[in-house]
Amino acid sequence: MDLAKKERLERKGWKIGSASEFLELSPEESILVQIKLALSLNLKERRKRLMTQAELAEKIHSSQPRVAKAENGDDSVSIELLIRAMLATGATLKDIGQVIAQAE
Amino acid sequence: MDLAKKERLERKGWKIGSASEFLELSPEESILVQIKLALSLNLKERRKRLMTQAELAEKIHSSQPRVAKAENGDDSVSIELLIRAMLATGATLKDIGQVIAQAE
DNA sequence: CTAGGTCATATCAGATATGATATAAAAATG
DNA sequence: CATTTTTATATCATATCTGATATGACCTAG
Repeated sequence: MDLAKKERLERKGWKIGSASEFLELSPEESILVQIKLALSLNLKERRKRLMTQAELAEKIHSSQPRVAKAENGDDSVSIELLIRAMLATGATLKDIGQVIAQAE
Repeated sequence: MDLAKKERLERKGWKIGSASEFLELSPEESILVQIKLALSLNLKERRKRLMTQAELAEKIHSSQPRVAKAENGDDSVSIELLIRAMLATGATLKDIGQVIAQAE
């Protein structure tokens, strides 16, 4: 099960433990997931204000489905792709650094 | 040719253009390279104060050669691996965010 | 209701990143 | 020096990430 699915369950009331408990991640793995999640959420926010997933996909020479996965915290998406997408929405290094620094 | 090699050449006096000119990168690709480079340099600094490449490699379940590449900006190394390595040296999210924010 | 647009999910073949290993080069140590 | 430790480079099989495509789900407007 991936994070996106977990979130959907939680929204429907299936409250369960933290991501790290649930998925049995090591502390470092858990932090990586947090970073990806923070970037995902921020990307989605930024992108929605500016363009469709298909438009963003074209900008980064990717595909709409891949952007959808990026925005939904699918763990097949690398941090690199997330950052490329953020940059394509006009995010600065400062923006990206801040998102990571504050990924709780 | 990779960045590491380029740097070695430059140290020996083969001054050439900026990374983006030389490698003909798009602006976004160029920024990604800058991020990787900044993480690399910071990682090397941190690691050297604390342990050998082999020791760090063990911590992150990788190999000494891979850590060497991570520290030398080899472009086969993902941002994920760089961050995992940073975390293993005790870097915080704030540390990592700051490095990225200030990758010039 | 339905047509169009947008987003989510599934699958896949190809590309890239990976750890392992061997070994060379370099640096530190004595 | 010579030895040992550490770091760099080369090669490789495998795992993971990739974009593409097809299609389903979900809207909203007509």
